Amino acid sequence: MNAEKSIILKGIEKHITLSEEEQQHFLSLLTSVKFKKKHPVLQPGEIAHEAAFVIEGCLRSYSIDDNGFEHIIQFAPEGWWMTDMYSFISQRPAQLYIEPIVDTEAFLFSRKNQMKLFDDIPKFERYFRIITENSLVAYRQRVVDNLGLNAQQRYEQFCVTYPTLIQILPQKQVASYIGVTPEFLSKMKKGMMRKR
Amino acid sequence: MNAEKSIILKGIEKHITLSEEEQQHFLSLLTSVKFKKKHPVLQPGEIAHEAAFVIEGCLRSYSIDDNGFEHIIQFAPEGWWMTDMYSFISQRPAQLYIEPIVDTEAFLFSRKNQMKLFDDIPKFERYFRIITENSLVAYRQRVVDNLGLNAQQRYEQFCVTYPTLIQILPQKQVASYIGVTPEFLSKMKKGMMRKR
DNA sequence: CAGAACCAATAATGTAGATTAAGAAAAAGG
DNA sequence: CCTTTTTCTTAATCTACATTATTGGTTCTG
Repeated sequence: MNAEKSIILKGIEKHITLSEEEQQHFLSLLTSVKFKKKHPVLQPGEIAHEAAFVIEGCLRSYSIDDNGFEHIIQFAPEGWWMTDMYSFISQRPAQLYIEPIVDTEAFLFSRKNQMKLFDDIPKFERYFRIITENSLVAYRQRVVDNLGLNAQQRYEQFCVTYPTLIQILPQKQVASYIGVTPEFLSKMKKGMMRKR
Repeated sequence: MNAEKSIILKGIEKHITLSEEEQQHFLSLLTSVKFKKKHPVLQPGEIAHEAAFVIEGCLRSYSIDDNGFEHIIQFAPEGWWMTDMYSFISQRPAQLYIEPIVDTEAFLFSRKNQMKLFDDIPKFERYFRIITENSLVAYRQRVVDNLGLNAQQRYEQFCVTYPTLIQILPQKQVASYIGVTPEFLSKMKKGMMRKR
């Protein structure tokens, strides 16, 4: 079995145990894709027929507000799932953009296949329940942070939560995620330097 | 069967079909409780052994920031589940306060019983997967709104999303949910009046 | 039903973070 | 390798919303 496929199975087997056939059945439902940096994966209005599991590279989802500003909602580096969850579960038009921030390799898994898989191998219902629970907790934490922390604290929080992403991302994308302008993030970092 | 129990079963049967025995088995895992207005249901540091399903009344969850300000994370009126999801799934110390905003009647459902139920009647895994998916989408929308809308727009959004809550809640709690001070919400509303 | 606690409105003043602008540095891409 | 594009920094100015303070109205609760 090739390395890409073992990455996704390893994640699943943290939560449920699968037989060899079950593994193969699941893998047969995935399609392998490569996305070119900045070439749109999904746009508002389209339907998210699939969720993507990132093997290599990194995706981001974002919204654009009335004034044309981007707000990054989620990053998905290797080993993470990414989709417009609203569109994926309702099969109605998406609200988010999804885009690779570098050339990215992923598996696509369609909602249709997911539904079929739940009927064929009910154990998978547990796996997706668990990762959905975890994802919900992450979003909740984001709400708590957005309401209760100032920009400086949100930046520090981001650094401890995503230490690897900080290395990779252009600063303006960190700014977009924590909800400040790139100019202000730059200013904050200068201020932090002075203090040590 | 009494009315309270049928409320919760009705919600479940929107997503899965249960036999009479399965219904009874599930109901046997619930305990009925009454909470007095403003008497704490859960506090940070405690463990959320249970999730609550509201039969009558309304719960709210909130955090308190470094400066002592409350930020409301969720309301749970009749027919909604409420817990500190982080604590409930990890069985580690909670981060949120949970409190009734009026005298409230609820069913408690323990994580332990939930785990057992998933093994006994796997169909329930699906029900909880689905409501977790929906809840995740609601939190995500909140993140999108917090990042992309100004205070006025967040207030209008709240009014269309929770038309019934607006009637019931003291204004300062709406302010706490949308992330502004009560003073500023009052000012915004005056501004809105003048325009029509 | 009276005192206490809570809640809404208004207004003056303060500030975290946005906006605008411009130049320097870095990265992408052909 | 050179050109173009993107990203980062700095600084002056601006504004959405916070803070503080006061008053009057509600609604708990003993």
